Amino acid sequence: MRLAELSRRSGVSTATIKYYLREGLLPPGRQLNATTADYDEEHLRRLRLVRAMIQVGRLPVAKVREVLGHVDDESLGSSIRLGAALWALPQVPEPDEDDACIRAAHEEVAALVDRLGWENAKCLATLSPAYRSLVVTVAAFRRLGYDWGAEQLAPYAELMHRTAVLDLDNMETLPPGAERIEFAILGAILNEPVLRALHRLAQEEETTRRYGFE
Amino acid sequence: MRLAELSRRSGVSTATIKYYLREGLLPPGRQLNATTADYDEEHLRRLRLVRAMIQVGRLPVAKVREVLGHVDDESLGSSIRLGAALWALPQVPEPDEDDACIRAAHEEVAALVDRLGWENAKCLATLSPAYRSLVVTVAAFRRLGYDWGAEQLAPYAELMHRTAVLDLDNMETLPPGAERIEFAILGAILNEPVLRALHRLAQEEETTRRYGFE
DNA sequence: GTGCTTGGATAGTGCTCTTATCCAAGAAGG
DNA sequence: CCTTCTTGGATAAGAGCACTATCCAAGCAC
Repeated sequence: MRLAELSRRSGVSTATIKYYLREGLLPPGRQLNATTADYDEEHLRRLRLVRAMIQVGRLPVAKVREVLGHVDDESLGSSIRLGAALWALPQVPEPDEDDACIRAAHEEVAALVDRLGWENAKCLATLSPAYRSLVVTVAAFRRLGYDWGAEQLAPYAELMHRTAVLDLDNMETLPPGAERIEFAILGAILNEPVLRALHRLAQEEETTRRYGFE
Repeated sequence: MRLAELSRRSGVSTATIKYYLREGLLPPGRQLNATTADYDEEHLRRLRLVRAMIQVGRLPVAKVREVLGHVDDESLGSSIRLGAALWALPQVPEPDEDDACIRAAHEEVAALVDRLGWENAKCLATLSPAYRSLVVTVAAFRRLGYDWGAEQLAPYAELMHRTAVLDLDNMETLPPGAERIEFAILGAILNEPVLRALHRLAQEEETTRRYGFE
């Protein structure tokens, strides 16, 4: 398959594909000679993955490259690869530890993790980007005068834990190996838009159930 | 309070505040004379809300303006205002109805809504941005060879529905009125980062529980 | 051989958020 | 009163991102 066909089958312009090649998001095609390269189904698949991450997952190009780097890193164990890819996802700006709201949010989140018995989260606390995002967001609420405490967060955390269990159960239906790790990462990235959409849809549903269209 | 103090107390530069004023994200201060304006606590609060939407919620400035327009629109009933604000949130690109994956995803989502008995979602189907996002995301999975059907989506939808119930219960603890609608919108925007962070944290927890650090 | 396609390189576009600079009019403090 | 700071308003400048366009010599296909 040549570049033009790859473009036609994926719906991505040749200029953009060239851009992705340049940025290292796609591996170069098999070079037939100085001016011709051949692409296969794997390229098409990878290109669709990249597009999904960018358009649906809203990942910046640099993050996509980073995530794919972990996907392709054969030297690591699969759970490490998954973890590395997840940690490469976009983050919230560094929390400013001098801020009183940040410190208070920190304590609330620590209390939450403690209450839930999330032992792993406890030791990863300051390292995990997810943990940091949570602190920053809780702090943002707090600055506006709404206090999210461990108390209010706990039921949400419980539901999210069950969601995570579903995620991993789903993953285990696939055979272990390269496809599984790719699926896991894809899931981590594209599950979020799914969850967000379901959440909003459920909010709409529940709102009209309670209040109608008044 | 003058501009410099507003800047100091919010941590936002005066240049940026001027920009927000220009863009209509902040109402102008009370003009004391040709060269002095006075800002109050309400401005500070609004500024923090804007920052939270932009930095934590990652909303583009134009969306923030649109959402705030709905928040401030006194002429509408509160549930309409909330709905309008929610529908103004960032969307996924328009689905291309000629695409086979989009059509298949459409059917799966319709089956899901049907199975769950979400009557309201059913009639809002083609209108709701949340519905459209869901279709686009499911289609993206499908293009990569992973089929999400109503079957697999249902347990997630169930959990998200319970999340939405929590959201509305939380909202009802506040007295009705302007603050309530602002909180609801804030919640809709900032809850998502909270959920996302909790979800990732739960994934990390569950992954290490199952597979350790191998 | 004529026209189309290739990879490679480079520059430019359009958008967004933010910062900087300049201005004349006025306030604040000594 | 005089210096310094601040105001709104306007405009421009800049940085980052995802593309897009153009040009190139080399080569394949009809």
